Amino acid sequence: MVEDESPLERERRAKVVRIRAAGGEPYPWSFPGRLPTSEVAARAKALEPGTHATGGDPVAVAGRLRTTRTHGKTSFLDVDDLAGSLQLFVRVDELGEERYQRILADTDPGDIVGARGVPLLTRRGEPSLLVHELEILAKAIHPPPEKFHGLQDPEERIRRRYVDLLASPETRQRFVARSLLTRELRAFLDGERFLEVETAALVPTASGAAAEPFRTHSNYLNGPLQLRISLELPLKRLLVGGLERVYEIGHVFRNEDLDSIHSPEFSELELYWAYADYTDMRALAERMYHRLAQRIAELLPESPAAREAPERFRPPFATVDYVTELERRSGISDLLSKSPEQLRALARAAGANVPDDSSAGKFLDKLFEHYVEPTLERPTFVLDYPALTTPLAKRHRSRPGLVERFELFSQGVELGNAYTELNDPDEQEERFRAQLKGRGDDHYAYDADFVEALRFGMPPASGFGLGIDRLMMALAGIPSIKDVILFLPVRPRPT
RNA sequence: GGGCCCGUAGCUCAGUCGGCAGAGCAGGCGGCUCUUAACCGCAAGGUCAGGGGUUCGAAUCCCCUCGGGCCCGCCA
Repeated sequence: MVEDESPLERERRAKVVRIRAAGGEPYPWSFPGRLPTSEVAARAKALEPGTHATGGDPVAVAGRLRTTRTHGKTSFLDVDDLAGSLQLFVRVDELGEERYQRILADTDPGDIVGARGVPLLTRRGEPSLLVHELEILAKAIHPPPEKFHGLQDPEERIRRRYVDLLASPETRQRFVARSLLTRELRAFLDGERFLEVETAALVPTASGAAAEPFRTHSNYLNGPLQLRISLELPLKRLLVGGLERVYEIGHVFRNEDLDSIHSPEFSELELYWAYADYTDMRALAERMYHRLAQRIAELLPESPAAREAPERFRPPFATVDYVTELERRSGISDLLSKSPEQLRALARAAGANVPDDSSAGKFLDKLFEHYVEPTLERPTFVLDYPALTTPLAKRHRSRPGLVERFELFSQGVELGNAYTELNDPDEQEERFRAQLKGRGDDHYAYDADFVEALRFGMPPASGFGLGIDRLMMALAGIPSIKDVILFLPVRPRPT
């Protein structure tokens, strides 16, 4: 392994040896009492330029050394932590010749260091720490990416996200923002008296959506299991059980390709609300998106898209009717009276590559994707889908052939999906059976135990599902899902 | 799965018509007590993704393989 190292890495290993030989420890156990760099910078800014704090206790910062500027007997070292960055002012006058030279000789960009000293504002007005002591907290053997351009190679940014993170404050802030956005989402739902639950990711048969599952094997069961493709059916069982308002945030898995808006493993939120319908849910969704938009604007003030999010997601959102809008955009009339063969021909004419044995619902979806979705630029609710497309939603109370469903689109991308939930067990059983007859690749797996659960009585309810990754993309204006997921599936690196 | 493009030093990138493998950053040595992409000087650093072919000669042209990006197709 040592043979594979670059000259730079050999040089750094030599420093490790040298530090130990001098009685030092390049990987110490702790560094107590540090403050965020932002805190020390704030104290420094309160000083007159060219002065440092006098009296009072010394302060400490710790973080990754980014760069060193040496001017003979004075040096400037920039240290990054999660809060920001601070310049360390290192001077032979404070440290003595021997310690000063040793610090410069032993440290490299990329090292984790800790420094103690007093706040100082330079003559040029740069907040700094006048260093009394500096120690290496973790010696880096690999050099960090180039200090100005950072890590540019898109492959390396995904394979070694930690390097992307350590080299790029923007990447760090993006993922911090995502985490805090999810926290805000939980706070909102908790405030609405929803109960967070966790259901099984390993299931006998993945259902609740039309997608190819990952398949695995259980030694305990001595039989096959699948990874869930949706959270829907377990959560509705909890409504049967009386939990009334539940939500889950978790990963679902779909054995499909990765592209700029799809990942095989992604984060989903689903919530289920007893005694409410999809109109109630639409109002809740609007309030939720608006609150999250306000939060992202606070979290990413440098991002123009994030700053505009509160205005963009200000209720009420635009609405269009599914069938009306599809007929208007496509020029096709009487869509709901078309035969599956006619719909297939229309879908093919619109450029969709669909197998012959797909369901009529699939053909309709393809038409909608082609004619309507690209036009949905502003956040827009699409209302009342054909029943053919949606086997788990309740039939519309007044519009035959339709179900009570909405989806939210923004910039042509689907952000969320909600129904008034189907709770008639006999109708659910019939819809599952109709799915199986389609025999295409787009059916929902029959879940007999779920039908059994409905026979115990599920209260009228509405459910809503959305992808957390796409939520983050839409609010923060990030075009690729690869930039909002920390660790993506990657092929093994060739040896 | 199909098409197009990319892979050169640890990192960011040049490399023309096929003719000695280049720069900046980082690292080494020397200089510099308020710099901030610090600066100045010297020396060092390469499996040009991997394999094969054409050629007097290949980073450069051709073929194959691996990895990646974008677009299209598919799940959201």
